[in-house]
Amino acid sequence: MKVEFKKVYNDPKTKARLGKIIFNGKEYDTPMFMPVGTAATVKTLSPEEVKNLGAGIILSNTYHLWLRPGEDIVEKAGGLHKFMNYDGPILTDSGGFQVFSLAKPKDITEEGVKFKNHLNGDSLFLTPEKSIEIQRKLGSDIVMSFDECVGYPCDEKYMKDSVDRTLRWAKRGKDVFKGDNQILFGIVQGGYYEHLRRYCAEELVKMDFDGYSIGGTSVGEPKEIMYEMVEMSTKYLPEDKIRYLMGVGDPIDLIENVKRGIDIFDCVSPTRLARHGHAYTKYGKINLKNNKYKDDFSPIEEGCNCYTCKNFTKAYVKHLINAEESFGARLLSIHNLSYLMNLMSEIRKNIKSSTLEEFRDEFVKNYYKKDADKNDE
RNA sequence: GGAGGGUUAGCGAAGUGGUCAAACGCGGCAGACUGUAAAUCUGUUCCUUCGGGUUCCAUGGUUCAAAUCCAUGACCCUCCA
Repeated sequence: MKVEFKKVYNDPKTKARLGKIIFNGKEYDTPMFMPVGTAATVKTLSPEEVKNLGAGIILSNTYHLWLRPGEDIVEKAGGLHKFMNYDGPILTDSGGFQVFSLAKPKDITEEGVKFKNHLNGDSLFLTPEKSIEIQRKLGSDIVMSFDECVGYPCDEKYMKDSVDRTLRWAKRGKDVFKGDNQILFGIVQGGYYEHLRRYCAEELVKMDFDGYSIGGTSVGEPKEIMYEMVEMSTKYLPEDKIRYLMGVGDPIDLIENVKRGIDIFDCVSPTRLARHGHAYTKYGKINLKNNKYKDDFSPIEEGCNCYTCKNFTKAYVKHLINAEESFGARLLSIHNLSYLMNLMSEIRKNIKSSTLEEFRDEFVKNYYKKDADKNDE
């Protein structure tokens, strides 16, 4: 079975949309946040936990699984779904982000990208065709084109060349993509150049992908600029296809970009921040490592229905994090993912009731509220 | 009783005349993290009114200058009786 997308509603006041992703006889609502499980696991959590938190699609990574255990092993296991025992939809990133995070400019050529295996130093070469082939063997449901994710800022000349390369790579990938049980997304790049974003989007649309991602955001640019980059991209994308904003998951960014017409998001933040002792709350992010929580026996978030908040106190979670007990990272991962899942659910409700702007204002007001003011509630 | 070795910041441990308020590690306190080389990385960690002040077991001494050299004492460790 293939992933299908149905757009079901347009917010008359903003560009926000409601939709459904249908997979394996189940429907998942969009806008949606996708937890990241780079190495075929959402770090510290079992697939059951991830599902119970309300997750639909989860992410995995071509580059990481290519290196270890190797796509052939995953294929032999019967594909990622069986290998990791997750029956919801799985999206694989192409390795394009690793071009940004691991490769040096000189390693990028027309043919592909040279990587140094971060595990053992081996020289590796990834091409658009190879990326698609690996993703086929992994058996993910949504496949990403191999692109070049470019940092910010970037000069126009480099960006233009890079967009052209990303487009040629997209075409090469599409040419070898079989699509029997998978769908393929193109990725809009172009940095902070409207004409390049437009050009990239329009060229990809001509190639007719199953969905479109927006890449090259959350690479160090100010938030306002990210929002503009998203606007520069969504404008030129078809209404009836999924729009995926890659790597964005800060709570406020989720709201802002849903308003700009994004359907799905992914981000490592909830799980990485969790491992580093941070928790999302209505009043912003808190750092459980802070000494002030050592004897705070209240839950991370009053009224939160997650397993962590229903059963444990800040002081306990703080102790686990300080003692480097892995259960602490698990408890915070549960809370943070639950928080984002709830946020997406609230966002969907507010799209339905045409109150997304008001919801955003109220959310932002609370999120940036200073400690001192919280007691006045 | 004899012979050696030792005592440095919260802890461990470098330093053996000036460049030492004293490397480094741990612990502590903060910060960062956005398609995960990330249970990682960064800053800070004697006091201070930021001018400076007071430190390297204690006391006394040598020296322009001492954590560093000398004397005495205290405590710890090893070996020999």
